[in-house]
Amino acid sequence: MTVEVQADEVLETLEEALVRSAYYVMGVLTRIGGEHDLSLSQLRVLGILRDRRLRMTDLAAHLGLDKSTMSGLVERAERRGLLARDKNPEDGRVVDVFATQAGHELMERMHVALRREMASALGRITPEAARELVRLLAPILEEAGKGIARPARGR
Amino acid sequence: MTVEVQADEVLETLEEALVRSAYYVMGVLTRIGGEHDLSLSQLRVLGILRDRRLRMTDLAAHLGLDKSTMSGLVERAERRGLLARDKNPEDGRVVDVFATQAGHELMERMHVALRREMASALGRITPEAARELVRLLAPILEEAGKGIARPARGR
DNA sequence: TATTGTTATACTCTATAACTATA
DNA sequence: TATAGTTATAGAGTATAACAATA
Repeated sequence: MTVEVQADEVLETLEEALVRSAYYVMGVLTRIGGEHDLSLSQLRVLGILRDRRLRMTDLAAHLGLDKSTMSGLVERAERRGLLARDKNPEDGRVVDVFATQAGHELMERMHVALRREMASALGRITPEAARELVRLLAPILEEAGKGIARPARGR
Repeated sequence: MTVEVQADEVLETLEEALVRSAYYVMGVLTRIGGEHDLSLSQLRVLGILRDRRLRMTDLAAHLGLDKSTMSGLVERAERRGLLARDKNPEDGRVVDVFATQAGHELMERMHVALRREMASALGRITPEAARELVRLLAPILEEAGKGIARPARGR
């Protein structure tokens, strides 16, 4: 009983630690994205398309957004020359999206900036602790990778 | 030399793990917030005001948002009866913001929902691992708590 | 003069509903 | 009929600039 209460408390603490670190990371991403006029969503789209080409629907599913939202996001990124659209040759309804050379280059710059920005926080961690953290975060990330997010109802 | 390269690689891996877990947590927060018509920003405002009362400027600083953005956020939450504004008696320019009873109750429901939603991910972690995770995340959270976020330039 | 907050404006982000084109 | 995507619409979230009130 006492053990369960303690276990509950430590989970509570962990939950708060994860939420706070998430806000921290999002803050960093928002800032470095903002320096290059990229919103969190645009940043994420570019990140997802770093190593693949996806149709609109799959992209929307990955982001947990409606396909109409996706159209706007891609449209604005395309206008800036970061993404491009191609009609899928096998299914006339499908539109494939992929990052352009400029998109890849911008993403690379974002990545470098992220490393730099997080250095002060991560620099204080020993390689052993980092390895341990990665190991302990694995089950959470596994859960994260499971269901592809779906858009929330209403507003 | 070899050791440094390895250290660099593990930091790279940790960075990716942190970013991915941040996206996961934000996804969960977005979903449970959305179920009660609360955006991430509204959720965060309510969370910050859970145990304190802040003036508009300080609230904006905590969130890393412009004060004009804050006005709109608070205005909408106030219209829903979740927050309230009071003129500060000591400085006529200042407006203090605080959560109403309804705001506190909604926040409590959000908290319960968050526990439930994250249970499947956190449930797979032993109490020992959870304690260790909290300990390892501490230096990052310390960094997070340092500078209060400021709004990004431009758009 | 400087600080605090609001308002006007212009975009981006978002979902819903209605639509077009393809299967 | 069903699926993929776009467009029209409405509203939230965001920053900049201009403003009013207070210090």
